[in-house]
Amino acid sequence: MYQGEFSSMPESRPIRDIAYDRLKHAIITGELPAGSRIVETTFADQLHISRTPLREALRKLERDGLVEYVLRRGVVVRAFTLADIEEIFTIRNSMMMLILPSVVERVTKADIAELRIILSEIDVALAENDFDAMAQLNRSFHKKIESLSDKKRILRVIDDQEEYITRFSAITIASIERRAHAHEEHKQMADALENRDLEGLKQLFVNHLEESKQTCIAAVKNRRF
Amino acid sequence: MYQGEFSSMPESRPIRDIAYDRLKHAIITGELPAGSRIVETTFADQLHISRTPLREALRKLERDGLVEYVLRRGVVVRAFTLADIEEIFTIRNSMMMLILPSVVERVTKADIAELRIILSEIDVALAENDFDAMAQLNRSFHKKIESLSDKKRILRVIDDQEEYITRFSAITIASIERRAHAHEEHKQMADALENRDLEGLKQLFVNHLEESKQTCIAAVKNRRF
DNA sequence: TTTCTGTATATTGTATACAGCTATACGGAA
DNA sequence: TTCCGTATAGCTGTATACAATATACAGAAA
Repeated sequence: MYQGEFSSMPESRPIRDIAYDRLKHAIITGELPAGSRIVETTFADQLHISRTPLREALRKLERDGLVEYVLRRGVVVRAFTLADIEEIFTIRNSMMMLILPSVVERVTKADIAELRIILSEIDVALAENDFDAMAQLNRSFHKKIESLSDKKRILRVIDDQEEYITRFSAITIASIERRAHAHEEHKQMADALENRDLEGLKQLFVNHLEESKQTCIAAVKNRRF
Repeated sequence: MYQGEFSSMPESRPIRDIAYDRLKHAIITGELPAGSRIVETTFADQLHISRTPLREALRKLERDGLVEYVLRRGVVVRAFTLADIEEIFTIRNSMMMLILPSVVERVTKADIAELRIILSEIDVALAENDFDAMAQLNRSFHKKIESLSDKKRILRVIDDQEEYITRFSAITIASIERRAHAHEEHKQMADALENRDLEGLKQLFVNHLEESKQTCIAAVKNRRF
């Protein structure tokens, strides 16, 4: 069997999962914009795989809510509205409030050190105006904090929702004031975490997510994506 | 193509979705208990379909978190722990608090009437000790209230989580005190909704879900499922 | 011109074929 | 008997073939 550019390792993941990741990434980054039709044969050829694993990947994306299936017409990338963004941030905020107690309880000195390293890397990215790096580092920062919780199901909910807004992270960062301010907030979060200051951390997250949301909404309204 | 007992209608849903619903139902009801291995050929034969649509159904269940995939070994029905139940109820409670304002705002007299009809049907089921009917009616009652909200994504989160605990609903109801008390709480909910008493409704839900959770946990601890 | 309709084409839905991996059973040696 | 290696059966992963349906388009009729 020809696996194209994939997997020299024999125990690699199934092709369907590779296809799934690729498509998901393409959707999240906006490479496949909302409304794009995903024609099976076209994409299968493009990825040098057969339709079978591609279709299985599509079924997963369907359950993720990233694509929409129409009977006998295949799948198209789903659009989403301002109301969606509102809800996504509402859910995320609510879930963060639920996991923060466990985060504060479980955080270690090593974790704080890791966070500070990420922060210093963001300093560099900021100085170099490297938006992509910044977006990724910001995401790492949040992921790291979230990972300190042991509430797996809640984390999954956060993750599921986050997928939808990741495509805006670059835009959110494009605003000069926003990116400097966000960085400041991140530093305060690290401090609050170090002091195990639950209430302070909660407040920081509420503000942080609210500002993120507003920037997102502004971006979507201006259709800058 | 032979579609077995399915679909006399030509424009019916794809077989994969029918298979998906069947498997999901089997998992939720406990017909397929946690740990069951789902062998593709066996189940495909059983449903009189080929492996292709069955596999697509399995991919959906995989994303739902209802089954677990092991490389080259197929899927098994996932077990879940007390910690899962804790989180599921925590998430559900949190999400309910988020949608209740919109529910109170949007409820109509017709909706209240519908709820009262369901309540009267529960009265009957209670008198007849019909647990299955009670479980289904309780679910309808909650679904009806939830459906009054326009927060689609939040509803989706509730729905996703609920799938996991539906299998316990029959057990939760088996307790005499619990089922009478739950019914009483449902009536109070209808009243609070009619009066658009948001705070009262919130409190009722917090209590209701907490008691449900405790009953669930007790059931799981005793392995009565 | 517009609308209808038939046919060709594109695309999805499903089944089957086949390759490769895994686990198990079996037989022989220590 | 126990351990180990090999054969074998069972199952998954992927590709391909075939069937059914939707869409596009051309040509005829109004």
